[in-house]
Amino acid sequence: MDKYEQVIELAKRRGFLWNSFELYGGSRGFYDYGPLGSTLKRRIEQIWREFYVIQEGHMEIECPTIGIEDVFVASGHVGGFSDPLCECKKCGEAFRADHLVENVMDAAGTLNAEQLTQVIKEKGITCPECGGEFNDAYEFNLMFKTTIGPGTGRQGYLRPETAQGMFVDFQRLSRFYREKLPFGAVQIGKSYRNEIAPRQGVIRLREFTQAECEIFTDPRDKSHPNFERFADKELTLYSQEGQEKGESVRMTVREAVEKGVIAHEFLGYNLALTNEFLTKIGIDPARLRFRQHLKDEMAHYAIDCWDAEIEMDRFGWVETVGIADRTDYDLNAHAKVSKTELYVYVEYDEPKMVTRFTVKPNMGKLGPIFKGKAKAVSEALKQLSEAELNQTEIKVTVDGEEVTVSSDMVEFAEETVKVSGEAVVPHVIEPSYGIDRIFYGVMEHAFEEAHILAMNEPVDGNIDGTAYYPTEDGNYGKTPIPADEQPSEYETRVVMHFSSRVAPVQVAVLPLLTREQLIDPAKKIEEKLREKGLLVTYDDSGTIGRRYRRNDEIGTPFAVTVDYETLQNDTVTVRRRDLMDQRRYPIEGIENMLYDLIYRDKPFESMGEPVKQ
RNA sequence: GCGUUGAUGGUCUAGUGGCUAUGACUUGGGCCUUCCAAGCCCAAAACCCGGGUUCGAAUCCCGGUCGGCGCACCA
Repeated sequence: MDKYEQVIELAKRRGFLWNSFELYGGSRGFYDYGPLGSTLKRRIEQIWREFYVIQEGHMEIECPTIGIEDVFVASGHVGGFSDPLCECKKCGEAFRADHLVENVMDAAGTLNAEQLTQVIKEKGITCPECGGEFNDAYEFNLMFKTTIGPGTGRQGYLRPETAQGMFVDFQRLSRFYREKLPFGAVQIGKSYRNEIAPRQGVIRLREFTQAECEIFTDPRDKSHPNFERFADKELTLYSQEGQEKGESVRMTVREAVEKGVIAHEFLGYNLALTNEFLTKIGIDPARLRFRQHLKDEMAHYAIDCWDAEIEMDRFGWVETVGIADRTDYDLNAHAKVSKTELYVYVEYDEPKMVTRFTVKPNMGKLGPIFKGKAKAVSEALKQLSEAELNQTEIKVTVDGEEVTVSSDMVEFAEETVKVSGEAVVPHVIEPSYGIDRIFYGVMEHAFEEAHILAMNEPVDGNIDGTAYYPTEDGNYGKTPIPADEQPSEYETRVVMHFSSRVAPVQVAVLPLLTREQLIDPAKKIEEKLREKGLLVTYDDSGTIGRRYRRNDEIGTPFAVTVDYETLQNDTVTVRRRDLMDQRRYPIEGIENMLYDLIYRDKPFESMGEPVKQ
């Protein structure tokens, strides 16, 4: 059993992840988040909001998950998100149909599947692998299609990314932020891609959760106002150059920007922010790196693009966040299709005097003569140079027809005007998170199968040669222990080392024994903790040891146990998951104490009295 | 989509053309028990779905679904 299997098995058994539609046999590419999974995911998303919405100030919006066709025509998904595929009848290999006919004709990319099939048949193109014949070509678009309204309705698509919503709302957002760059907006929600063959559990889904942030920046100034915050932060960078050598380097953000490894401050800042977020929710920094897209894999419009990759046991380095400078590509694309200019008017520090040549067609005269064509004629006139206009009879071409305009119908002059600013199409910096993959990364990095000494011995080591000790920040650390000191007899303890900020259960309240005298105070403590807003469970089934292990397995960081001493002096023990050590605290104020442990990074050792084992 | 391989309680698993389908763990109830999956009693719980062959199919055959792996795909 590899780690993936172990984690997925636990996830299924304990209510983190379930296959969707299991009752009916299931369907590939869909997963349910169970009670604990759902909570864990929400908590990850909530921390993401704290980062991007609260700290960075990029407000959250919510757009429909269904989009109308125009949106995806503009974004390129209707045309570009599908490929004509063609399969060999003999060996089953699938090929891009347009690539197959490329050598025998021009503009293969413009043909549809039907035309491609015909060309393949006519030219007798066979499988390059085995020489077999091809099936008919078919379009495979990765977007889910749907119909809006009754009857044939209007063509719609389930969104393949949340980003387009922010682009489509650009004008509204720009006004909301009082037209001052940079500004940003985020969206957390479901996106849909009809993957050909989804696999690898939650790594590739047909319905998945994205958290995307679009920051609209001034293309002329990509310095970051808050750059110093992360300038000296070291990141693991796997740059284009590094990938050639096959090695990543540790480098500060400042150094990387100065050396041109990272294109500019704005991207550098966002890489560091992503690093901060991922490590905060429990991704192991040693299994996290930033990989730069190679020149040929980068979208043609992007200036620079980095993926945050998380190392996973079975899948290797998995892309979980993409951080790209998408330039003005998306806004221009939507401007073109919607026929609406999308820009921000940026005022100069001081107005400039600009001399320019202006043409003013006299519509009062053009109208009666050219009627319906008048508009087109006037547009054509505006394109002419001074020399061309300086004729008694001006010739322009409209709809392929040459027309003559007399000089009294148009005025032109060079004039000097005051210009106080200019229209700027912002460049978009986009950090785009795949929440489901991150969720699995958190699960796997939290997972540990520790081997502990049998029977009542506290953990001192596990079989793969590590021992546990408390670190200064109140977590646990590992240190290698020599092979001859490792225990020979052990039992297995499965622990999810979730950060207490994301753990779906934060405190377990346990009466030592199933006795009424212990149950009553335990229930009262449970209620107190709930009022404080902590995620708490009460459990009195089975022996205390069994309950500790059950909670270890779902990653509950703290367990409060009511024992007989509680009845004498109103104190309880609090057990720390990672080290299985306990300290005794008064019941009075325990809710605040636990809150501080969970949310304020108070060290466990700083409170109460240790309990002798 | 192609090829390949698998599918038995919640989990892991034994098993065979034939009688009431193993076992462990888990779970629920109880007894006992003063802190790390202890013990005892009781209980609940499964042959992926649809066809076919057969007196009889969980087992053999075909198709489907789902999972693993390889190929292709992953703007």
